[in-house]
Amino acid sequence: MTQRHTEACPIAHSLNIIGDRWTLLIVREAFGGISRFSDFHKRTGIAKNLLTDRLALLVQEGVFEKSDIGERGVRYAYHLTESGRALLPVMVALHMWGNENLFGDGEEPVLLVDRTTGEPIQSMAMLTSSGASVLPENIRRRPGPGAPALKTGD
Amino acid sequence: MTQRHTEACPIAHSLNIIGDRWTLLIVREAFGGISRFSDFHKRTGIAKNLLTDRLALLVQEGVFEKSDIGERGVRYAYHLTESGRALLPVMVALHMWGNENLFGDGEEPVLLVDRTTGEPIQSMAMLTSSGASVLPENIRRRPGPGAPALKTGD
DNA sequence: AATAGTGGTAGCAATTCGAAACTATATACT
DNA sequence: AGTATATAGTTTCGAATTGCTACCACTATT
Repeated sequence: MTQRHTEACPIAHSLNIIGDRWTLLIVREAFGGISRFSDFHKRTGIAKNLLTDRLALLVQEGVFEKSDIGERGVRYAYHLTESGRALLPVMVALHMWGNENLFGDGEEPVLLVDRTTGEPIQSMAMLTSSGASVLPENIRRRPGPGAPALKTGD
Repeated sequence: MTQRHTEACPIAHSLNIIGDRWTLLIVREAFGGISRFSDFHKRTGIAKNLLTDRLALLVQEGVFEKSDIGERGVRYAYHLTESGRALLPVMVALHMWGNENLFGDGEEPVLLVDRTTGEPIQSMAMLTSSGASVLPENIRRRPGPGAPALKTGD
């Protein structure tokens, strides 16, 4: 895995980790309870050498943790870390986008529902710390505390 | 662009379109108001042949629309469609994940804020049609109306 | 001892990427 | 008219990545 994007942008950095054709499918399976190498392999169809590479990167980046479960020979389990579980909104957003924009109403192969009520998830909202919901058109990017200093000729 | 994932899963299908190292950077720029080929090229650093391919796919998939702006020679503008703008939650989720999990508190290079109040976006919530917020642990995947029929030996 | 399952490596062909050079069209400048 | 500049690509080609298939080491089962 060669690092690609070096800009100071969280999206670019995120893409260095999950920006490929397979990684989010692995994560999807992990959210579904899959934790074993061979199960990821079977359920996603990813080649084993790629799965090896991807899992190693994801472990290195703290998305998964690999544990040796001392069962019958060499056996490991890959579980999402806190950081990995924090990818849930990304997965949900992607899922909903796919349903709405690639399949369309009545054609969704998989729905997301509230386990407790059975109601389908319908939208995502962006909230400030005060709990206020922010409209898409009011979202703005702003330099953060870790923004690279502007070249000033210091 | 060869189609890769064929499973009946909205995430897999989404990844066929935006699951690569560059596409979401192009989309990011588009949200920032960029619409020209050369500007996407300059701002993201993507190779021109790849940019050509990606934009063509994105136009084909209805994420962008290409319009001929009759200005000084060959000039086109690529604008997000409704479907493209619907990627905003994906972008926001990815942005926030990167900030929290790859940079950390106080190191964020770019923050998302509410333009009207200046307050930072802090979280995303998943809502049902009734407006109820669903906790991450209560989200469940369920076969939808477009789910492929189970093999029944019909 | 032979067979099967897990978690990988190794080798290799095919595909894709990345950088640079080149093309085509139109405008602006001298 | 000739030259320079800008946009929006296309082409070329070497390098890197991907996708198979085969193989390996370890353990348990038959």
